[in-house]
Amino acid sequence: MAKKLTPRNKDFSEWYNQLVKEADLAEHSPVKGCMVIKPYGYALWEQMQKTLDTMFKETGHVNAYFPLFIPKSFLSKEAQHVEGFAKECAVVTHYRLKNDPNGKGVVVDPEAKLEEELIVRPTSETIIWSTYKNWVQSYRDLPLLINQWANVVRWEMRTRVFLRTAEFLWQEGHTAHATKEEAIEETLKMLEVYFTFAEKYMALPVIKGIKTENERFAGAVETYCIEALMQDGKALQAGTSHFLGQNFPKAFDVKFLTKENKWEYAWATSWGVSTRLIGALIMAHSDDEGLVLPPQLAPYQVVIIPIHKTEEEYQKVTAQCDVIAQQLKKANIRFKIDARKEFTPGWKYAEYELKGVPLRIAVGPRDVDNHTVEIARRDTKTKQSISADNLVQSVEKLLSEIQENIYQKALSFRKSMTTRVDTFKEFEEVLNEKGGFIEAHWDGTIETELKIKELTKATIRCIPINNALEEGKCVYSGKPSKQRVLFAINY
RNA sequence: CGGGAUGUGGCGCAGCCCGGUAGCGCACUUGCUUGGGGUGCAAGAGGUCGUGGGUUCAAAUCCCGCCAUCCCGACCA
Repeated sequence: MAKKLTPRNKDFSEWYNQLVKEADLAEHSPVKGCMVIKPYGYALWEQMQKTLDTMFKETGHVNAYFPLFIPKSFLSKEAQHVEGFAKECAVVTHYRLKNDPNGKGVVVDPEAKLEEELIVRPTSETIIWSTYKNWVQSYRDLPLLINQWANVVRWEMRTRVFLRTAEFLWQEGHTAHATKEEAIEETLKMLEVYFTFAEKYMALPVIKGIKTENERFAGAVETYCIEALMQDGKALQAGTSHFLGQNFPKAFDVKFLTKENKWEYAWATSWGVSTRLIGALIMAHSDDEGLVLPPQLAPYQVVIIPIHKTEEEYQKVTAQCDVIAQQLKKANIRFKIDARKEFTPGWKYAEYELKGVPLRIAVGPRDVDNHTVEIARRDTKTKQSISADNLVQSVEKLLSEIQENIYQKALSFRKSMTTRVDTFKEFEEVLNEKGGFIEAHWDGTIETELKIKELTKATIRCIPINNALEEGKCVYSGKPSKQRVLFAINY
């Protein structure tokens, strides 16, 4: 154990930053707030993409691609939308450079000024709805169920790798429907997709809920979300699904003729998750030894390490590794053999623990003789010697146990970090001493929400759906309330 | 944009207080050794000390400006 991460309980931010770097996920770029996603980090994103993309297609969506640049005027067509995003837009004003007349590098050519400035998309509602205008004329053209995988830019004041970067990768779904009911159904359907993805694949327990007016997406009628809890007791918004009503269709004049031959505006939704999910994954499961990845998303589910001294042993052991590899390949298990002679087994163990590979199989001369392998779990850090017979079944069983174990661990953590409070004094105490989610009554006004935020920095993460109704009094104002909402300090 | 900190080989840092021309660990190259929990030894390569100015015989070190990054706030996914 040479390389030690700063322990989580000492400095969680420091631990997170070191882990991202040491596990080879990403590094800072020369441009402030931007990151280089390294191959291992990108492989993780690809696993997420692959899974989500399949889920989107199974729910009837198709992929398309819309441009990076948006004419400035588009952004201002929806009033709330522009207000929400105007402060963080990168703007393209020129299209050409030239040699500096003073001989120092290149300068922007003042003669190459754009007639209309272009915004680098912070999100694509405007460019997409301006396009949908041409695609929608009749009820027969609906619904439009389109997703795009893209990068977006939001010029944030303060950035943090994966959690909030100036440029990030995401998917954004943008759908158009003939009726309000159908659009709301779509919004909820995609919320459910995100919920399933978080719980089943990321092993991340999340709360489904509705955002308050204050936290709602700029331009949405209703914002649904999934909220997760990180190991430091802070909440993280993991995905959002918006019912946009007719705001964008009206702003971009997207109308269609109904069966009854009447003009009507389309109904809209949008929904997205981003590379922020990688941050969520890290902060939910990993430990002081390094990453802990859920088997469902790990780039490698298994790493095989041959152990040998002599050349003869090397041949014998790697031959056995190849046999195992064939079996794993046949069973569609993602694996890697690390037969590099330059590194010792101990070094490799530490390396793959840091990288969060769920299972490690070591094969040495003794194993070949005994027809066994040594198999070690990343989540519990336990190892055992098992028979080389039925190895695939053992691996599959262990992988699903790990998936379930880290989910349960995160779930019981969330339970232990969710507190019901009924007085504001308790509210402040819990927040200061424990953190986590706080279930409390709220009078439903934006004034109270803002006041609580000002006093405690906690915000309403969501109004949980499927939440039992319960008469009570607002924790701050004492006014009547019908249900508890979820407060937390968030990322 | 406010508060704090930091900029020194690829990475992490020491040196700065008390000026004398740069060192350590990791990584890298070569050879041997070792190999079931980050082997050990030896040799080697690699640095405009963020940047611009000032003080001085002499600046990584002292003074002033600028820039960048990170952390903590305000803003946000």
